[in-house]
Amino acid sequence: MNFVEELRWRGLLHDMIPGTEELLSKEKVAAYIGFDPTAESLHIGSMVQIILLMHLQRHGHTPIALVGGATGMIGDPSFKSEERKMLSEETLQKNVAGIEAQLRRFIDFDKGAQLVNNYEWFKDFSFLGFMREVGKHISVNYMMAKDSVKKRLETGISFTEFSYQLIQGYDFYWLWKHKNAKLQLGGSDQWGNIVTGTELIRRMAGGEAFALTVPLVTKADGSKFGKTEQGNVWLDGRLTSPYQFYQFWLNTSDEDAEKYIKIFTFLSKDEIDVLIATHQENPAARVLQKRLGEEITTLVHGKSELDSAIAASQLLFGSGTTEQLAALPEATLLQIFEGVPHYMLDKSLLENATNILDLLAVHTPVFESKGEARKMIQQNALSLNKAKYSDAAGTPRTEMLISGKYILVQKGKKNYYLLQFS
RNA sequence: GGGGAGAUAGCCAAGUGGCCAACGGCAACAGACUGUAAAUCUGUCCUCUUCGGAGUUCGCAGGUUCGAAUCCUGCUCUCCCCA
Repeated sequence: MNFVEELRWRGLLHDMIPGTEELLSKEKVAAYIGFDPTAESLHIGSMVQIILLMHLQRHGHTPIALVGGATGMIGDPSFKSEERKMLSEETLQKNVAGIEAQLRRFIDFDKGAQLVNNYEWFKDFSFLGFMREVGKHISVNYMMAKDSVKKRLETGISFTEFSYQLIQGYDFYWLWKHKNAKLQLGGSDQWGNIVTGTELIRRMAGGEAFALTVPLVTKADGSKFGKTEQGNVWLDGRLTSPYQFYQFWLNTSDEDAEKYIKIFTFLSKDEIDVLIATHQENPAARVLQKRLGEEITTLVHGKSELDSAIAASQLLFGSGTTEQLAALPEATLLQIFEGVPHYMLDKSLLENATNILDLLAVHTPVFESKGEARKMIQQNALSLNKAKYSDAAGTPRTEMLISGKYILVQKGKKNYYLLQFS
């Protein structure tokens, strides 16, 4: 199975410039994808692009990952409804460094693959030089006709953002010329920018270049992929803990899971067919979600982080009991609850405590007020150390402490807090 | 410039002197059920509370009244029609 066929059955193919498939089947191609340094870490929306590069490498082609040190200074207006806030150069540098480090985890940059930053070729390119060398080849009429900027022509777009497609287009030209990159990959929203690049290559050098885009990952219920109530799901474990990351995938709907397992894992078609059939026989077992979560958490965070994420999940949601919790070594406990809010309290608070409400509402942010705490407890929403606690007038005791230090507080099903007394 | 309509809790929206912390819907949160799902049902949903209550709200500032989201005066803002 070749690269394009692979993408096709996985649902990873949105559009190609005619001739792209032929090119890829007759020679080994260098292809690039750009990553925007809008934050210090990539989030799972970028995972599709990363996986695309990995597939490319697996099929013997040469991936080039471009980090947009220069384009990040401009801001991509594609399908955005408003002008973007500019990032400071300092932030940008930090973001570029963070993203480069992450990309190295997924792509082996020793085997011909390359990591580039377009700031390299833009930093010494003068404004007048750019105007004369690049701008002259593309008409404003052509640029305005793009769907990606149409909306903005009504509401307003700065010259800076409008020129973005030329900058990105020049990237493609530069990589085509210096790195023999004949193909640019990207999300479907990048089609307009990519095609400006192929056009620029044709007009500046009479060369031929190609484009391949992947579809936007969507959710069956229409909400935006990659977001939770807590915000973006990041690849950086410090921003989204491996536990939260694993949970995100585990909570995928049945319908989406069938789609995502093809996109986000490297499992073979046969394996996936079996998994889907098994899942449909017994959806409650959630074999798809579990496998999806295992595969991608391993890819992003590694096997040992996955194991503790699974251990934490089982303890928190599954059969976890007070006894099991109490039996955990302290180090394991802390590891499992790494992603859970931690509060340090003075031990005397617990020794002198007369009222559970007072402890949780006044001394910790678990509850906003005593009234709220009382209502929640009356509704049976509070658990301490995995056991329901329903006595609003109860007194907390030092015997509750796990490892002599901790109390695990649970508000509702999913909100955990770890109180540490010392 | 002239005429008209409106501003109520996170959002939509009812209420036109006391029965109003304010109908109803959405969102949110919790419980039951379940698969850590969906759907459904139940509860909570201005703030605090010793659960008895207490305090602060209906664009803003005054006023009338025993009593105002509701009546009066002024101001601010939004929308519509005509020029």
